[in-house]
Amino acid sequence: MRLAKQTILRLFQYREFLILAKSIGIKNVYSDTLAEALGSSATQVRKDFSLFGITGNKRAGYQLDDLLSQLNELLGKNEKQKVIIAGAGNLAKALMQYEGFKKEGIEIVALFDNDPVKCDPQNDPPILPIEDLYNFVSEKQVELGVIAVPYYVAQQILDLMIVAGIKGVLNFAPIYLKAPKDFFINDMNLRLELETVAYLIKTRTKAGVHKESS
Amino acid sequence: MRLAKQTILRLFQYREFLILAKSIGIKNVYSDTLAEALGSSATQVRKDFSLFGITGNKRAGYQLDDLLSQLNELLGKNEKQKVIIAGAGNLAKALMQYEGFKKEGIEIVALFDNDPVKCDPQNDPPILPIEDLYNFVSEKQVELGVIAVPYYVAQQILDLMIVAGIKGVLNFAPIYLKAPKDFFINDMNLRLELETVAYLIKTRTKAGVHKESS
DNA sequence: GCTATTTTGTGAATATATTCACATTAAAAA
DNA sequence: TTTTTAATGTGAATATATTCACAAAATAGC
Repeated sequence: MRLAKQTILRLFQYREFLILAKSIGIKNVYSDTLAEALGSSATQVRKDFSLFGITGNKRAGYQLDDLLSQLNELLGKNEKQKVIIAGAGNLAKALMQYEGFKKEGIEIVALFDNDPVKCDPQNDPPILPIEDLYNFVSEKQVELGVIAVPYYVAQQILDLMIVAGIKGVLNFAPIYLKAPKDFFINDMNLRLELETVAYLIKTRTKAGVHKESS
Repeated sequence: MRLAKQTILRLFQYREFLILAKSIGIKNVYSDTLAEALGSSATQVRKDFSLFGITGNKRAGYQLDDLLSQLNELLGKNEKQKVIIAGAGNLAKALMQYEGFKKEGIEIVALFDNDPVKCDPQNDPPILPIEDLYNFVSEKQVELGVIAVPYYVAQQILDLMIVAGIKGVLNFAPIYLKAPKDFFINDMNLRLELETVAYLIKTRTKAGVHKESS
């Protein structure tokens, strides 16, 4: 279930940085370079690599192309991952425009919405009625979904996705969704994330830091 | 800096659930109820409460109103937290519509954008040019921001926010932002989060789980 | 009012993640 | 060549988070 999500997230961040670095002609990097770029620590970087068997060169650091291909092999760069989005509202639009969402291995193949006005099968990607979700997903073998519908329909949309063959989702509905144990849900509760920042600001500014376990 | 973000996030989730539960007439809950509702464990719930000095009643669980007011006191329900959003694109629109974003302690007081076409001071909340950010924030004493601008302007917007008096942000720009240590940044890299799900699906389905440290 | 039951609260144990410390190695300098 | 230097790679130590196990308390039943 949980399974080192943070570590994997960092590996993706390393790769992202390397792609950028490569594009401006950098040929080799150090654990220190990566740490600096991502606000992490050099040890953390090396430990992450060590954990996945990624190696560099002592004294000379990491040869960029080599490191990048090691990461690519690990993270599976080649195959494009198809994804559907349930809910064709502003969030879906935002995701479609999000920096680099389309390139880099992710392809939004369809949106689904139960509002006929929003549907448009001619659009690219097509915006289809929810009724089509099952057939579309099972035919096209899509395994990845995004839930961007109101919370009160989120569970039923998820259930539909599961039977259609989706294996994991990024969920923006602010609600706890039930799913089989081998189904992966990554919850993004944007309001809670913002409230958390608000809380931390408040408590920190009053010299605070919350009560520690005594 | 980091500071138990997850724990605080859970506390907010508890509160959210309690508000909902109260609205349908529930009078008391057990750690088990909360765990079930959020996909957590009863021990985790009680440990969280214990850490913050929140207490219930043995055998009878938690009296809902009482628990809610304890959480409110801790999380600071009363004061509305003002927030500004930099970038008036789809993401900002999505946030404005996000379930319950407006009620529950968060008030979006202004959006800022450098595209004159998007600006509209008459809108509620007003959409203002970036140039007005400093004055607006410092006058209105806003401490919380959201960064929803393209990554290549994110750092300069953040710098502007910092001098204007913002104390923490929710950052959607997929880039590592530099800020003073006492400034709180909560990074939401939506693409990486989605890629992480994609990765976990791929590795899990091939009976996988990534290589363990040997 | 006594007993059985259920639930809290928490120290101890475990699991997970991060950092430290340093041996090892490759390159650069002498 | 030999020495110095700057980097990796990783076991051990630490820190953090979660789960276990169970004593203590309150309620319900008898």
